[in-house]
Amino acid sequence: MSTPRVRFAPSPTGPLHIGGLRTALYNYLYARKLGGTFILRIEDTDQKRYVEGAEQYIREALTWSGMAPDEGPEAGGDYGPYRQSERSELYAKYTQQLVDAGKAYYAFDTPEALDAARSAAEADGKVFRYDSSTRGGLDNSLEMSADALNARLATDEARVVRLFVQADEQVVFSDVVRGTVRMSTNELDDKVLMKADGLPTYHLANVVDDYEMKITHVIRGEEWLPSTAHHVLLYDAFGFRQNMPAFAHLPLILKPVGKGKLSKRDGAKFGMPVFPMEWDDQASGETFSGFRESGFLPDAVINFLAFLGWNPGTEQEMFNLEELVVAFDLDKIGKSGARFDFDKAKWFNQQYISQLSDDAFADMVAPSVQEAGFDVSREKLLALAPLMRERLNTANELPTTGAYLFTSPNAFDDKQAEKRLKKADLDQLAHVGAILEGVSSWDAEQAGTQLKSWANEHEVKLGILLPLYRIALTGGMSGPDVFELGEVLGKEETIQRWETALAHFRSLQSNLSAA
RNA sequence: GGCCCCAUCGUCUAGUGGUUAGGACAUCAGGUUUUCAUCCUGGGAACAGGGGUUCAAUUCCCCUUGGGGCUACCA
Repeated sequence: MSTPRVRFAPSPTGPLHIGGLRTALYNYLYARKLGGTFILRIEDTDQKRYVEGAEQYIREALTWSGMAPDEGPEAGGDYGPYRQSERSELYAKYTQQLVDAGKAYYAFDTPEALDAARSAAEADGKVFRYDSSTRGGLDNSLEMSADALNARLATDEARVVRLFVQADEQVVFSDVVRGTVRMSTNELDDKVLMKADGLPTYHLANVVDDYEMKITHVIRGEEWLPSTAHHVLLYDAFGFRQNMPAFAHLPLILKPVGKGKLSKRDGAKFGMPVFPMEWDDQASGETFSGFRESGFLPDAVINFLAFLGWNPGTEQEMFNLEELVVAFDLDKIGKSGARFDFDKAKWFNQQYISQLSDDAFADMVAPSVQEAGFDVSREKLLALAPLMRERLNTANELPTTGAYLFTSPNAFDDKQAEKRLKKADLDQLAHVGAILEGVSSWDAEQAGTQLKSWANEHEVKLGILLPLYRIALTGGMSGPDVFELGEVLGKEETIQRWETALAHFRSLQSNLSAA
């Protein structure tokens, strides 16, 4: 068997969403695993829905995730062009072939006429379908003389080409993840193959291109399962059945809570990104957040996505792209829809951030720190890496929950402070500044041992001193080890923060005793 | 409505005709020799319901229920 050729075939109607990225991923993994070819094909046959910049976005998203295609509009290849809008003659040729063979026909019904037919059927409690039961009464070439047809085709009257679906037949195909799927042709309509604008519909273009590009495996979302029957019929009509690719329909990604599949507005609704990268929607003026801008590492997003609908069958969960390639297997893909769990995505990200080198950590964190308005040196970011790398879910948290790393706290957690101040002797704690001042070589080790031994000598409870010291440095109760933090902050800054806090503590304590 | 697909902890899932039904996220409780978002240990938590088949069903079959998708001159 030859090596697989798989394609990711998005439509440039907007940003690639996370479900699409997962489809791309599974295609990519399958190709890589078997030494095959990963192809990007742009399905831009709908002029009305075409969105400027979407194709660019798709390519950038693939690059960001580490899945650059082997063939595609930009990568080139022997089976191009890779944009369907540039392959029109091909579709026209194949359509003609079908018409000549009597497997497709012209239809002149106007959209209004079809709408009317739909309303009429609805009023009757039925659903209109353009098929063997209705096509006889509609305006198509089926029972038209050659002369009459040619006369109409010679005008500029709008027409489409429809697939002629034979009644009372069974379409049977096998799907790698679902097994055998059967459908009666009585359920299938005479799908439009060629639209009035001269461009093909998805169904035609998809089948023609998969054949022409020698695609061996179609790995796509489950929303395509029902129309696969039409595609099989098309392969038959063309006589391509022996070359028909294998199908693998992926389970859909569902909303975190509630009903339905994940949609682009769920991002704002649930406070999480649904797109790999940020996207400004020109039409609506909305901005959709992206994983990249939210401080996620591509490896983490990929790892998370890989596990939404697939798992290796072992207990290992951490897989980078290369490891996924080795472990991936089409028949370990699940059948049921998977809810998008943002907590798990954050956990993966935290795991990956904790593995970053100091340099990579600084790189990752720099943009959000700068955006937050902090002017921080590279040296400081590098110094922060060992302290913070295991404590972040996303890079963006650093300047927000860790603002104290860059600037003195502008408020203190008074509640936590008061708990300690009830039993604190501030006159005694006033010596802390001098102790810190006396630390000759300023590092976590020295500052820590000297402060602790001073406390022990003077019977100052560490359970009181340390929390207050922490509050002085960070404003609250969380953060890295206080002495490590002090080291990064520097001696001067640390002492200054302590003195500022001490003054605040004094007023807190006097209020406390007054009350 | 019709058709297709699906159904194990709250979530992602492993798994088998006979198992203490396993792991991860989340959650809760402890611990890391008195600071900490990390880390460690532990707890609670699931086979949708009803019929079959079988010595035995979470596992195989059917039905019900529930969920998802499709039903456009969109993909």
